[in-house]
Amino acid sequence: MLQQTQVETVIPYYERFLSELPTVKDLAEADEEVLLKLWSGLGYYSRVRNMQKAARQVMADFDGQLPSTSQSLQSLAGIGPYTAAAIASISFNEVVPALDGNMFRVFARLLKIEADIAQPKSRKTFYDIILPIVDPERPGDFNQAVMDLGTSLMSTKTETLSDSPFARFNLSYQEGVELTFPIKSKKVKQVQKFYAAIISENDGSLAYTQRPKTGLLANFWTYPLLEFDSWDAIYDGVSEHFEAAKQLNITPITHIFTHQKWQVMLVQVENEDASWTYLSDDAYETLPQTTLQLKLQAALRENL
DNA sequence: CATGCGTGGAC
DNA sequence: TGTCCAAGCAT
Repeated sequence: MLQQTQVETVIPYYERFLSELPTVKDLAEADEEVLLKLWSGLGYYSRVRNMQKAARQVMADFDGQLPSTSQSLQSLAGIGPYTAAAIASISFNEVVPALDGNMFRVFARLLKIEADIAQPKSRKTFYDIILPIVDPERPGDFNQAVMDLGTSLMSTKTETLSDSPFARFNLSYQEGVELTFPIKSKKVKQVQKFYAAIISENDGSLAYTQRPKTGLLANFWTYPLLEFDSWDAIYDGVSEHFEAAKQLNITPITHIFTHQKWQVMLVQVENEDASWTYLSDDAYETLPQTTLQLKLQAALRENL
Protein backbone atom coordinates (compact mmCIF):
# COMPACT_ATOMS: atom_id res chain seq x y z
CA MET A 1 0.00 0.00 0.00
CA LEU A 2 2.84 2.35 0.78
CA GLN A 3 4.33 2.09 -2.72
CA GLN A 4 4.07 5.64 -4.13
CA THR A 5 1.41 6.52 -1.57
CA GLN A 6 1.73 8.68 1.52
CA VAL A 7 1.46 7.11 4.96
CA GLU A 8 -1.47 9.31 6.05
CA THR A 9 -3.45 8.23 3.00
CA VAL A 10 -2.72 4.56 3.59
CA ILE A 11 -3.61 4.23 7.27
CA PRO A 12 -7.42 3.89 7.03
CA TYR A 13 -7.11 1.51 4.06
CA TYR A 14 -4.54 -0.53 5.92
CA GLU A 15 -6.71 -0.89 9.01
CA ARG A 16 -9.81 -1.85 7.04
CA PHE A 17 -7.84 -4.29 4.90
CA LEU A 18 -6.25 -6.12 7.82
CA SER A 19 -9.48 -6.36 9.76
CA GLU A 20 -11.21 -7.94 6.73
CA LEU A 21 -8.31 -10.14 5.61
CA PRO A 22 -6.04 -10.70 8.61
CA THR A 23 -3.99 -13.64 7.29
CA VAL A 24 -2.06 -14.56 4.16
CA LYS A 25 -4.49 -17.43 3.68
CA ASP A 26 -7.50 -15.07 3.81
CA LEU A 27 -5.85 -12.88 1.20
CA ALA A 28 -4.98 -15.83 -1.03
CA GLU A 29 -8.59 -17.07 -0.98
CA ALA A 30 -10.44 -13.73 -1.28
CA ASP A 31 -12.62 -12.85 -4.27
CA GLU A 32 -11.11 -10.17 -6.49
CA GLU A 33 -14.23 -8.07 -6.04
CA VAL A 34 -13.70 -8.03 -2.27
CA LEU A 35 -10.05 -7.04 -2.75
CA LEU A 36 -10.84 -4.21 -5.10
CA LYS A 37 -13.60 -2.92 -2.83
CA LEU A 38 -11.04 -2.67 -0.03
CA TRP A 39 -8.60 -0.93 -2.37
CA SER A 40 -11.13 1.30 -4.12
CA GLY A 41 -9.87 4.90 -4.22
CA LEU A 42 -6.27 4.04 -3.36
CA GLY A 43 -5.11 3.77 -6.98
CA TYR A 44 -2.46 1.66 -8.69
CA TYR A 45 -4.80 -1.31 -8.56
CA SER A 46 -2.25 -3.77 -9.89
CA ARG A 47 -0.69 -3.57 -6.43
CA VAL A 48 -3.56 -5.44 -4.81
CA ARG A 49 -3.80 -7.96 -7.62
CA ASN A 50 -0.07 -8.59 -7.26
CA MET A 51 -0.37 -8.84 -3.50
CA GLN A 52 -2.92 -11.62 -3.86
CA LYS A 53 -0.65 -13.36 -6.35
CA ALA A 54 2.13 -13.08 -3.79
CA ALA A 55 -0.12 -14.52 -1.06
CA ARG A 56 -0.87 -17.48 -3.30
CA GLN A 57 2.85 -17.91 -4.02
CA VAL A 58 3.53 -17.90 -0.27
CA MET A 59 0.88 -20.57 0.33
CA ALA A 60 1.99 -22.75 -2.60
CA ASP A 61 5.76 -22.31 -2.67
CA PHE A 62 6.73 -21.27 0.87
CA ASP A 63 4.41 -23.35 3.06
CA GLY A 64 2.50 -20.27 4.20
CA GLN A 65 5.60 -18.55 5.62
CA LEU A 66 6.98 -15.36 4.09
CA PRO A 67 10.52 -15.93 2.74
CA SER A 68 13.13 -14.16 4.86
CA THR A 69 15.79 -12.76 2.53
CA SER A 70 15.56 -9.72 0.29
CA GLN A 71 16.54 -11.87 -2.67
CA SER A 72 13.87 -14.53 -2.13
CA LEU A 73 11.24 -11.88 -1.29
CA GLN A 74 11.76 -10.39 -4.75
CA SER A 75 10.44 -13.59 -6.30
CA LEU A 76 6.99 -12.58 -5.02
CA ALA A 77 4.64 -10.58 -7.26
CA GLY A 78 4.66 -6.86 -6.52
CA ILE A 79 7.74 -7.02 -4.29
CA GLY A 80 10.69 -5.24 -5.88
CA PRO A 81 14.04 -4.11 -4.52
CA TYR A 82 12.64 -1.47 -2.14
CA THR A 83 9.84 -3.54 -0.58
CA ALA A 84 12.05 -6.63 -0.31
CA ALA A 85 14.75 -4.63 1.48
CA ALA A 86 12.19 -2.99 3.79
CA ILE A 87 10.67 -6.34 4.82
CA ALA A 88 14.02 -8.12 5.11
CA SER A 89 15.64 -5.40 7.21
CA ILE A 90 12.68 -4.65 9.48
CA SER A 91 11.37 -8.18 10.00
CA PHE A 92 14.51 -10.31 9.58
CA ASN A 93 17.42 -7.95 10.41
CA GLU A 94 19.03 -8.27 6.99
CA VAL A 95 21.67 -5.57 6.52
CA VAL A 96 20.41 -3.94 3.34
CA PRO A 97 19.34 -0.36 2.51
CA ALA A 98 15.65 0.21 1.67
CA LEU A 99 16.08 2.62 -1.23
CA ASP A 100 12.91 4.65 -1.57
CA GLY A 101 12.44 8.25 -2.67
CA ASN A 102 13.34 9.48 0.80
CA MET A 103 16.63 7.61 0.99
CA PHE A 104 17.64 8.77 -2.49
CA ARG A 105 16.99 12.37 -1.44
CA VAL A 106 18.65 12.20 1.98
CA PHE A 107 21.88 10.66 0.74
CA ALA A 108 21.99 12.63 -2.50
CA ARG A 109 21.99 15.78 -0.35
CA LEU A 110 24.28 14.58 2.42
CA LEU A 111 26.95 13.22 0.07
CA LYS A 112 26.27 15.30 -3.07
CA ILE A 113 25.55 12.21 -5.15
CA GLU A 114 24.92 13.51 -8.65
CA ALA A 115 23.47 10.38 -10.25
CA ASP A 116 20.07 11.01 -11.91
CA ILE A 117 17.56 9.16 -9.74
CA ALA A 118 15.14 8.99 -12.68
CA GLN A 119 17.49 6.49 -14.30
CA PRO A 120 17.25 2.90 -13.08
CA LYS A 121 21.01 2.38 -13.24
CA SER A 122 21.47 4.99 -10.50
CA ARG A 123 20.02 2.54 -7.98
CA LYS A 124 23.26 0.57 -8.00
CA THR A 125 25.30 3.74 -7.48
CA PHE A 126 23.28 4.63 -4.38
CA TYR A 127 23.16 1.03 -3.16
CA ASP A 128 26.94 0.65 -3.29
CA ILE A 129 27.48 3.92 -1.42
CA ILE A 130 24.82 3.33 1.27
CA LEU A 131 25.26 -0.40 1.97
CA PRO A 132 28.40 0.05 4.12
CA ILE A 133 26.64 2.84 6.05
CA VAL A 134 23.64 0.71 7.14
CA ASP A 135 23.78 -0.02 10.87
CA PRO A 136 24.58 -3.75 11.02
CA GLU A 137 22.99 -4.05 14.46
CA ARG A 138 19.69 -2.33 13.63
CA PRO A 139 19.21 -2.24 9.85
CA GLY A 140 15.41 -1.94 10.10
CA ASP A 141 15.63 1.02 12.45
CA PHE A 142 18.28 2.59 10.23
CA ASN A 143 16.03 2.35 7.18
CA GLN A 144 12.97 3.69 8.96
CA ALA A 145 14.99 6.49 10.53
CA VAL A 146 16.28 7.63 7.14
CA MET A 147 12.74 7.56 5.72
CA ASP A 148 11.45 9.57 8.69
CA LEU A 149 14.29 12.05 8.17
CA GLY A 150 13.28 12.30 4.53
CA THR A 151 9.67 13.14 5.39
CA SER A 152 10.56 15.68 8.10
CA LEU A 153 13.85 17.58 8.35
CA MET A 154 14.93 16.68 4.82
CA SER A 155 11.71 16.68 2.84
CA THR A 156 11.68 17.87 -0.77
CA LYS A 157 11.03 21.49 0.14
CA THR A 158 12.82 21.64 3.47
CA GLU A 159 16.25 23.15 3.79
CA THR A 160 18.53 22.17 6.64
CA LEU A 161 18.52 24.64 9.51
CA SER A 162 21.89 26.05 10.54
CA ASP A 163 21.50 24.62 14.04
CA SER A 164 20.38 21.21 12.75
CA PRO A 165 22.52 18.29 13.90
CA PHE A 166 22.85 17.42 10.21
CA ALA A 167 24.08 20.80 9.03
CA ARG A 168 27.79 20.06 9.28
CA PHE A 169 27.45 16.62 7.65
CA ASN A 170 25.37 17.86 4.75
CA LEU A 171 27.73 18.55 1.86
CA SER A 172 25.10 20.09 -0.40
CA TYR A 173 23.92 22.37 2.41
CA GLN A 174 27.49 23.41 3.12
CA GLU A 175 27.73 24.66 -0.46
CA GLY A 176 24.24 26.17 -0.54
CA VAL A 177 22.96 23.84 -3.26
CA GLU A 178 20.80 21.56 -1.13
CA LEU A 179 17.54 22.01 -2.99
CA THR A 180 19.15 21.05 -6.29
CA PHE A 181 19.44 17.49 -4.93
CA PRO A 182 18.50 14.85 -5.77
CA ILE A 183 19.18 15.26 -9.48
CA LYS A 184 16.10 14.04 -11.33
CA SER A 185 15.48 14.40 -15.06
CA LYS A 186 12.08 15.56 -16.28
CA LYS A 187 9.34 13.17 -17.23
CA VAL A 188 7.24 13.46 -20.36
CA LYS A 189 4.24 15.70 -19.95
CA GLN A 190 0.77 14.28 -19.74
CA VAL A 191 -1.56 13.76 -22.69
CA GLN A 192 -4.99 15.43 -22.87
CA LYS A 193 -7.96 13.22 -23.68
CA PHE A 194 -11.62 14.00 -24.24
CA TYR A 195 -14.49 11.63 -23.53
CA ALA A 196 -18.25 11.46 -23.61
CA ALA A 197 -19.63 9.38 -20.76
CA ILE A 198 -22.89 7.91 -22.01
CA ILE A 199 -25.87 7.92 -19.68
CA SER A 200 -28.44 5.49 -21.04
CA GLU A 201 -31.33 4.47 -18.82
CA ASN A 202 -33.58 1.46 -19.23
CA ASP A 203 -36.24 0.52 -16.68
CA GLY A 204 -34.36 2.11 -13.79
CA SER A 205 -30.99 0.65 -14.81
CA LEU A 206 -28.05 2.49 -16.34
CA ALA A 207 -25.63 1.36 -19.04
CA TYR A 208 -22.05 0.38 -18.15
CA THR A 209 -19.06 -1.18 -19.88
CA GLN A 210 -16.12 -3.04 -18.43
CA ARG A 211 -12.67 -1.70 -19.18
CA PRO A 212 -10.08 -3.93 -20.86
CA LYS A 213 -8.39 -6.49 -18.63
CA THR A 214 -5.03 -4.77 -18.96
CA GLY A 215 -3.96 -1.14 -18.83
CA LEU A 216 -5.51 1.86 -17.14
CA LEU A 217 -8.22 1.00 -14.56
CA ALA A 218 -8.18 -2.61 -15.79
CA ASN A 219 -11.48 -4.52 -15.44
CA PHE A 220 -13.36 -1.71 -13.69
CA TRP A 221 -16.91 -0.81 -14.74
CA THR A 222 -17.68 2.71 -15.95
CA TYR A 223 -20.35 4.49 -17.92
CA PRO A 224 -19.63 3.78 -21.61
CA LEU A 225 -16.79 6.14 -22.59
CA LEU A 226 -16.32 7.41 -26.13
CA GLU A 227 -13.13 9.25 -26.99
CA PHE A 228 -13.03 12.39 -29.16
CA ASP A 229 -10.30 14.65 -30.47
CA SER A 230 -11.39 17.76 -28.58
CA TRP A 231 -13.92 19.08 -26.12
CA ASP A 232 -15.84 20.82 -28.91
CA ALA A 233 -15.97 17.66 -31.01
CA ILE A 234 -17.82 15.71 -28.37
CA TYR A 235 -21.31 17.16 -28.70
CA ASP A 236 -21.35 17.14 -32.49
CA GLY A 237 -19.96 13.63 -32.43
CA VAL A 238 -22.54 12.17 -30.10
CA SER A 239 -25.34 13.96 -31.93
CA GLU A 240 -24.38 12.04 -35.05
CA HIS A 241 -24.35 8.70 -33.31
CA PHE A 242 -27.21 8.93 -30.84
CA GLU A 243 -30.79 10.04 -30.60
CA ALA A 244 -31.72 13.00 -28.44
CA ALA A 245 -28.21 13.39 -27.10
CA LYS A 246 -28.32 15.81 -24.21
CA GLN A 247 -25.23 17.37 -22.65
CA LEU A 248 -25.59 17.34 -18.87
CA ASN A 249 -22.55 19.32 -17.75
CA ILE A 250 -21.33 22.63 -19.17
CA THR A 251 -17.89 22.60 -17.63
CA PRO A 252 -15.78 19.50 -18.16
CA ILE A 253 -15.37 16.89 -15.46
CA THR A 254 -11.60 16.76 -15.09
CA HIS A 255 -9.64 13.78 -13.89
CA ILE A 256 -5.86 13.65 -13.82
CA PHE A 257 -3.85 10.46 -14.02
CA THR A 258 -0.07 10.29 -13.90
CA HIS A 259 0.32 10.47 -17.68
CA GLN A 260 -3.11 11.62 -18.85
CA LYS A 261 -5.54 14.45 -18.24
CA TRP A 262 -9.15 13.57 -19.02
CA GLN A 263 -12.00 16.00 -19.73
CA VAL A 264 -15.33 14.24 -19.63
CA MET A 265 -18.79 15.35 -20.74
CA LEU A 266 -21.86 13.51 -19.47
CA VAL A 267 -24.24 12.86 -22.34
CA GLN A 268 -27.70 11.44 -21.83
CA VAL A 269 -29.02 9.48 -24.81
CA GLU A 270 -32.18 7.59 -25.77
CA ASN A 271 -30.33 4.79 -27.54
CA GLU A 272 -29.35 1.45 -26.17
CA ASP A 273 -26.40 -0.54 -27.43
CA ALA A 274 -25.95 -4.29 -27.48
CA SER A 275 -22.45 -3.94 -26.09
CA TRP A 276 -23.65 -2.13 -22.96
CA THR A 277 -24.59 -3.86 -19.74
CA TYR A 278 -27.53 -2.46 -17.81
CA LEU A 279 -27.10 -2.61 -14.06
CA SER A 280 -29.57 -1.70 -11.33
CA ASP A 281 -28.36 0.64 -8.61
CA ASP A 282 -28.20 -2.32 -6.22
CA ALA A 283 -26.02 -4.34 -8.60
CA TYR A 284 -23.80 -1.31 -9.29
CA GLU A 285 -23.29 -0.66 -5.58
CA THR A 286 -21.73 -4.08 -5.04
CA LEU A 287 -18.98 -3.38 -7.60
CA PRO A 288 -15.64 -1.80 -6.73
CA GLN A 289 -15.36 1.67 -8.25
CA THR A 290 -12.57 4.00 -9.26
CA THR A 291 -12.41 7.61 -8.18
CA LEU A 292 -13.05 8.66 -11.79
CA GLN A 293 -16.30 6.72 -11.93
CA LEU A 294 -17.40 8.05 -8.52
CA LYS A 295 -16.68 11.57 -9.78
CA LEU A 296 -18.84 10.98 -12.88
CA GLN A 297 -21.60 9.50 -10.72
CA ALA A 298 -21.56 12.54 -8.42
CA ALA A 299 -21.67 14.91 -11.40
CA LEU A 300 -24.60 12.98 -12.85
CA ARG A 301 -26.60 13.37 -9.66
CA GLU A 302 -25.86 17.09 -9.54
CA ASN A 303 -26.95 17.63 -13.10
CA LEU A 304 -30.16 15.63 -13.21
C1' DC B 1 15.74 0.79 -20.55
C1' DA B 2 11.50 3.72 -20.89
C1' DT B 3 6.93 3.82 -20.03
C1' DG B 4 2.42 2.95 -17.92
C1' DC B 5 0.09 2.72 -13.81
C1' DG B 6 -4.14 6.36 -9.51
C1' DT B 7 -4.94 9.45 -6.33
C1' DG B 8 -4.31 13.13 -3.08
C1' DG B 9 -1.37 16.55 -0.61
C1' DA B 10 1.49 20.68 -0.57
C1' DC B 11 2.67 24.90 -2.46
C1' DT C 1 -4.36 27.14 -12.27
C1' DG C 2 0.05 23.94 -12.74
C1' DT C 3 3.81 21.26 -10.79
C1' DC C 4 6.02 17.96 -8.10
C1' DC C 5 5.93 13.99 -5.57
C1' DA C 6 4.58 10.12 -2.38
C1' DA C 7 7.72 3.91 2.15
C1' DG C 8 7.81 1.58 -6.57
C1' DC C 9 6.91 -2.27 -9.72
C1' DA C 10 6.04 -4.87 -14.06
C1' DT C 11 6.80 -5.18 -18.67
